[in-house]
Amino acid sequence: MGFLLAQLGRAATRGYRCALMPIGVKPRETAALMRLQDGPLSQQELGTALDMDPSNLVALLNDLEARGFAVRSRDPQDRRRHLVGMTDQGRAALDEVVAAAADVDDEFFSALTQEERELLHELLVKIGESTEIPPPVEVAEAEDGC
Amino acid sequence: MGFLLAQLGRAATRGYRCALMPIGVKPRETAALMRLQDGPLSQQELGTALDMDPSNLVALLNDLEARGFAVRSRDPQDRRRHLVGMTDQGRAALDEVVAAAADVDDEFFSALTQEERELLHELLVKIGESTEIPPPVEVAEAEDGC
DNA sequence: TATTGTTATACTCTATAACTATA
DNA sequence: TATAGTTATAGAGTATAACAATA
Repeated sequence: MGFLLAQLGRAATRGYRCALMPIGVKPRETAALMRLQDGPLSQQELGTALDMDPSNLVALLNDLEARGFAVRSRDPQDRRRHLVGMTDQGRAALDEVVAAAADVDDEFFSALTQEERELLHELLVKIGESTEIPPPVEVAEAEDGC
Repeated sequence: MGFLLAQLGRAATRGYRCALMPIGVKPRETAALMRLQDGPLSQQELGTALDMDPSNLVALLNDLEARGFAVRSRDPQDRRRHLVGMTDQGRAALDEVVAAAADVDDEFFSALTQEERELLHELLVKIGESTEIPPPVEVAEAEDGC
């Protein structure tokens, strides 16, 4: 079943990329901004929340910061950390972007009723929680590496 | 919601890659073999079934064919077409691979009950059908490009 | 010594256009 | 002319290791 999940996920991402291109924001950047909505995160936290390696997050944040959508500031508590927050400009962009993404979702999940969509959402969140993906502040040790 | 779908899809793929590596088969190759189970397909058909561009399918099939898991043969009806079928060796490999993939699924969806998994599967299939992904023999014209 | 962010690099995936052979 | 497969290539995404600054 994971194959189906992956395939649909790719298709959804393609839809996002298509719809977000005119706005000039990538799907991943959108996901990052959405994560930052609820307050600043360290890059580690953001990385685990987005399920991407911190090293790969650097370029993405450089881009967001260059365009004035996000800001990095050193955490006074632990000067190793960068607290990533979003700017007002970022918030404004996010509004626009979220609207476009909602349209994509609307078409992508058009085969499902509203109830089914909510149900699907619940199921996905449940999986995400079990694989410690969505909850931002929570670090898991993989140990497996693989 | 598509972002969540995409993220979980990536995580699932990573799990597959991890579990399939020792067997020497990639997630996409596994998906391809599964598609070929029910009979030969043209590369176009296989491409749409896997939601990947036919041009990118070439290398994948070269690999499968080199290892004796699949065979390409010209369609006598239309000599432009390659009918892609799987060999007995491919079938044997698939058995092994499917078992490993099932283990991955089992862990990945461990947060869901059996009922919930079936429900999720139904919902995903429904989405897939609406975006003309899963049904192998069915071509859609995008027109959008994008 | 361990952790955060960074850099660099290699590898895979994806997208696109152009080519060939057949129709 | 249009289609199936192929080739080549550029771009995006991903994984890994090593490094500097800080703890």
